[in-house]
Amino acid sequence: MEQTITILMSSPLFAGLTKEEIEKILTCSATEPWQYPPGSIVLRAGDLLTTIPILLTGSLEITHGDGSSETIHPGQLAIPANALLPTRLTCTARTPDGCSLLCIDSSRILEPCSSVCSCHLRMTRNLVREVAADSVKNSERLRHLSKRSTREKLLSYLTAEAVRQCSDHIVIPLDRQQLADYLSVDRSAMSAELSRMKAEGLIDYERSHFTIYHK
Amino acid sequence: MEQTITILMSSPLFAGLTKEEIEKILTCSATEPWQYPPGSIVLRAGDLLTTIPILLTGSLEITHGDGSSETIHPGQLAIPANALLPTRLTCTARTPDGCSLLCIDSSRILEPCSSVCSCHLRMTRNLVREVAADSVKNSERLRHLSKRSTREKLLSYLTAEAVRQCSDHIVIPLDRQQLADYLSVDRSAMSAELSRMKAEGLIDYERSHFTIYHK
DNA sequence: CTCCTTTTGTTGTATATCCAACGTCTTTGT
DNA sequence: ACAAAGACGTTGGATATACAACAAAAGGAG
Repeated sequence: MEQTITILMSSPLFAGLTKEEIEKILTCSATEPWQYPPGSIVLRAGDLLTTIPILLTGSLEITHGDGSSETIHPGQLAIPANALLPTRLTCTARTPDGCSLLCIDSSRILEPCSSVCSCHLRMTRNLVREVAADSVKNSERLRHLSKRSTREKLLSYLTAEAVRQCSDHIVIPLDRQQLADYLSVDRSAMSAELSRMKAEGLIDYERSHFTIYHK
Repeated sequence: MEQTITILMSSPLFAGLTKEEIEKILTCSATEPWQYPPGSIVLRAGDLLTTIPILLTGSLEITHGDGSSETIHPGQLAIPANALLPTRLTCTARTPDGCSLLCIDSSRILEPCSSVCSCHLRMTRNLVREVAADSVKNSERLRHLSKRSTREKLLSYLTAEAVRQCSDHIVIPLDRQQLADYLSVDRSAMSAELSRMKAEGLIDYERSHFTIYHK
């Protein structure tokens, strides 16, 4: 229990809450952590979630129908947005090396009245904020990826970053490979495109420092 | 007021609420609708939202930094996810022909205690559900778009649809042009790719009916 | 039925992207 | 200072995609 709380304190879901408050929430609406042996399936596509699963120890591998997968680390929610929705899962979660999972009753999250205490509400706010932030990030990347050409994707990203940083001279937080992955293009092709854009006077750059010359 | 409520009843944000309950919410946490003349800027990039803006009449054009834009219709939230986050807007909203906007104090949405009545909570749940559903849809499309080739995008979409419909024979709700737009590829190129996939025995289809032959 | 519109499939060409391989320049560690 | 590793840029060839233009099929209105 003590250990569980220590892990949860570093989770964004419980940001701003004291140990005592977390403990109160746990006794109020969570079950004991569940242990899963190595290689076991934790969540199955088609399942209907009634709890919010939080990874305490070990790791989780989320696999989607198309074969793509991502790894979840301790403190993270297994499925952020699905936790707030009564929809069926479209992905499967497997733990390669075993894990323990804390499940918080999701009916307690947005339900009214009696069980609502102030620390409970703060967790709810954290969760909602998490999901909303995720949504904003996703829709931004979506706008970049929906561009057809590498050049358009780059300009879309760079101008978004310029808006965020309130300047036409920006410093990007990604190296070339990360940027290429983020925009879903080939690194070398992207590098080449950047050169062309620089040659044409559209932009200038040096490592992670970029300047955008609008039109 | 009466008119406002009629419009709101068709909004997903107020689903499941009676006229009386909506009225209660409005008097409790909304200001009078604001009118905007044709051509005026309603929201500006860099603004910090403190209210949830709902479009009552007219139309809103949301323009992003990259030049892309979308149109909002009456009853819809202007900026779903941003309403739940204290982040600065990265888009601008302009009304081409004028509009009226209802602004609900967002501090009332997730704040604790006194002002929380049961109908209030239902609106909050609706909003959160809206944002979460949006997030799920976005991250699904993102998985498709992050595939490099048209073929992979198609397979990613079709298998996701197969999981959703629990069958390898599926009916898709999009025509070819809509599907191409959704996957951000050229329609004719996509059509050609579909033919090749059919010729290679990967899939079969007839109009909107598809069958997937795994591997 | 015919005409018209819309949707879907096909083809050819110019162009863009991927991919692999290599060279240069930083950075890091010893 | 040196070697090793990593990041970045460049090039060329195979392939895929966009784009435009057209053909075929389906659906609707008269």
